Amino acid sequence: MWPQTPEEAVAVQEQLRHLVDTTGPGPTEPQYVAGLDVAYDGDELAAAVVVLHNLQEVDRAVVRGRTTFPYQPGLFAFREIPALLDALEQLRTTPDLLVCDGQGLAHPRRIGLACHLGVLTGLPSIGVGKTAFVGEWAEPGPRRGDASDLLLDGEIVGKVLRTQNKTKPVFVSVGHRLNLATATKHILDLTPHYRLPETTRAADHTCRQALKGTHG
DNA sequence: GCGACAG
DNA sequence: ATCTTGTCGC
Repeated sequence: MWPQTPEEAVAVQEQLRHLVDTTGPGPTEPQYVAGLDVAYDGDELAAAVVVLHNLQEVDRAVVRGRTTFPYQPGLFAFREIPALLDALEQLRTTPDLLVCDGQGLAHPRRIGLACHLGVLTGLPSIGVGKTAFVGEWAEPGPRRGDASDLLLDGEIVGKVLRTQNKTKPVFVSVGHRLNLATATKHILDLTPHYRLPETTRAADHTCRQALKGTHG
């Protein structure tokens, strides 16, 4: 069953938050890293999962659908997860790591999209947000690799990471089955040229194109 | 009470 | 998320 109201959704989060695993180091050298993203046109949507191996695409899945849940800060996952799970099921490859568009532990109840998707799939996951959602932080240094802690109620819930020299930092937080240090390392490995991970760029491009495919 | 608020 | 091309700068 899937929650139909904000109250039910929050109740689901309160249950799932206890299942999030942030202890182990996680995969040291993930071979198949998946990027996930969803594009919208009104209530039409296209969800894409693209799997990269050595930064090269080796598998992909795209599904079209309609929105079921409105966007609400804190409940973002309920809007995107159904379509993303559909797409994940269609992959012929099982990813070692999921890189999500949005936050993981950097969430009011410590269960952002990345945590939620990680728990539902059982796969290690990382959240990479383009903008902040919660927490306080100091401006990280100007160079690629510079980072500062993202604090929420005195807890480190993420890292504000500069992935390229002199560009806006991204907000990295653990999703599931790995720690923040490992997550940060992986995101740096996935950003050799641009501000956003190659996985995110590939998924974004893919779902955006799929949305136009059966439209304008 | 008021504002802020992933995508 | 989305509205939106060319353009300034390294």
